[in-house]
Amino acid sequence: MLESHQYLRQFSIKPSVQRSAVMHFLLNNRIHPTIDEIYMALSPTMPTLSKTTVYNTLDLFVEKGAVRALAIDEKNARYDVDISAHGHFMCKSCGKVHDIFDLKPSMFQIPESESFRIDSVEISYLGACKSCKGN
Amino acid sequence: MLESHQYLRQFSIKPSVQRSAVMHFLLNNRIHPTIDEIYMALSPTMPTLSKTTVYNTLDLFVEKGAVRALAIDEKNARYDVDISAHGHFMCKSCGKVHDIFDLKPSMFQIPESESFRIDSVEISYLGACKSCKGN
DNA sequence: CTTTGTGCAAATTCTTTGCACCAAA
DNA sequence: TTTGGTGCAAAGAATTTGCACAAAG
Repeated sequence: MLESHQYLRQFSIKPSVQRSAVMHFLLNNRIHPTIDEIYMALSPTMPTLSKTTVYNTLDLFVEKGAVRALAIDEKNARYDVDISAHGHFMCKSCGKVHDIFDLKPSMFQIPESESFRIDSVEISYLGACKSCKGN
Repeated sequence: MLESHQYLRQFSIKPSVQRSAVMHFLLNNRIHPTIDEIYMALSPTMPTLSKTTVYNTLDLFVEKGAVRALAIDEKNARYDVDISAHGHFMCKSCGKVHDIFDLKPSMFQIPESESFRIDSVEISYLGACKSCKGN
């Protein structure tokens, strides 16, 4: 929990009990959780935690660059503490999201464009995971 | 409008007045529209059209492979009739989505994976477009 | 007729907002 | 104290569902 506290400071995020708890969860559960998954995981030990705070906290983390918001899941926003260049795979059957690390670095290069200023890239794969391969 | 009718048949989609109108709009407005944009564009000339039908129609088009659903915009689902391999750019300021055609074909290759069966790739870029470059 | 498609209204789900209270400096 | 953070309840927006009616074959 202390590490989370320190970790937040690296991104100039003022730690609070709630923020540290959310960051602690993200650092120790690399499952690209939704707001609801974070809330559900923390509320047993933090009964007064509100979902609004989880929303506020994640918005702040994204704004400060500590966390990346993923668009891969059309249903809910998902968050990733790993801000290094990598892709994601989502199983259309179970909805779980996994990291795809073995991609060529060139895939994360920003293409030249006269019309746009491109800030970030997201590489997403959809399909079925081993346990759901039927679908 | 007749072309849309024929176009649908290529994907074994039974044409109806509504389906042809939606496909006609998609073929002639390559703006990656949302459900609401499609509905708003068509309802003046088709006053009885319902948004439910637009949802049903797009679900069918996606299922039949005539249209691709984009996840780039976290707010709304967006649809693209161009099912060829290409990427997308969304301006975080105005929300418009543009095609990015000049990407290496290798970027659309499916990576090897023992854990997943990957069916599709989506390459998305975020940033600001020329007219919004302030942000 | 029989099946498939459409459209309305209500319900659900996810996210945002307004505001009062709490906590830290 | 003053500022920023939290949490509740309500509002808002996007999507889905249930069901009755219309259209097509």
